[in-house]
Amino acid sequence: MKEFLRTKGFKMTPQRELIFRSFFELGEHVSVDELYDKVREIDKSVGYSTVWRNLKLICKVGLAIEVNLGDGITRYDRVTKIPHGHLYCMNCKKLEEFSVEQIVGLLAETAGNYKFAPENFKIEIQGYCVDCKADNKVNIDKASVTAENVTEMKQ
Amino acid sequence: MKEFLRTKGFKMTPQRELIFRSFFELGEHVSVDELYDKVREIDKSVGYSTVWRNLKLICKVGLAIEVNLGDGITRYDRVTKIPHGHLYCMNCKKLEEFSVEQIVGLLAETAGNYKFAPENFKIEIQGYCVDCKADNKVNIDKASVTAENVTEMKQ
DNA sequence: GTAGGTGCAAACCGTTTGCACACAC
DNA sequence: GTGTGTGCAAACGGTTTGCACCTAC
Repeated sequence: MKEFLRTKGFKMTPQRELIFRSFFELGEHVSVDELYDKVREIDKSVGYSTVWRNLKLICKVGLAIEVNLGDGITRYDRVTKIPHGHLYCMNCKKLEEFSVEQIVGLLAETAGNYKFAPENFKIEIQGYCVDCKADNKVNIDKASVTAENVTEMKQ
Repeated sequence: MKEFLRTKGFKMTPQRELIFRSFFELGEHVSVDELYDKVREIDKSVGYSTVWRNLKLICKVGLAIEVNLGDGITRYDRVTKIPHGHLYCMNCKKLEEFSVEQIVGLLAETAGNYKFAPENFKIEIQGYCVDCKADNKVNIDKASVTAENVTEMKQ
């Protein structure tokens, strides 16, 4: 690990090691605050910006990517061989994963058609999970909007 | 349009009409600032928060959805019959669209398997476009990371 | 010794809100 | 008249940065 960072031109420090280790111990979709809390459990002296900067570094060296669910909190996903999509419940904020092998294949093909060099794929389904839907907790006051409505409205 | 809003319990005002109209005149991926500027071209008296609140309203009534490319700026896409994905160049920030009919079919199926009620699908490919790739403008200092590296690093 | 790393506090910036006034209905 | 909408300015919260000190190499 130390070697790995060295080859990228970064030094290893106790804080950095602790932060990296904590990050990989936490599951998926880690937020800065979660990581900060976990790090502070072990070493209260580590600063918030250090955690932040190292989380960015983890992304920079390609070990994680940012995940943005639109709720204002940036999460970080470990990069693994297996890409996955997210099911995001807009009510309870729960996050489930699903595999996207087939889809990624299609997307890679699409990117190729555009001569685009893909670095990563984001596949998210926003909606409501079984529980929230069943509990009728959801306040869906959406319009039944169609393309016709929109066109009509543009007049 | 006025009718449409009335049925949702909202009033029509000159500002609101101007904002809605401007939004639909602008293309895709409209940011608050872009919309604000466009609105102010016509009426300097409209406030920023009014634009903001109405943009939220447009989403609330189902005429647009938020698009988050991870660059800190929230954009808004008109809802149309045809869903589309985004090719986002991490270098020049250019955004291209591609059709995703086939993929959405797969995603809807997936959601069904999870008994999940999808509201919208986000499909994004981040990477580098032809131009940026060709110009070699891109400063890619990413690691060649594999799942093995990650595992190894967790020790 | 030197360049990069850390911790703190303050700045930043997109987003949200409280409030007083205005206006659609 | 009433309740929603507006405009302003200030608050908020996640993110970033300047700076002085520290430490890996």
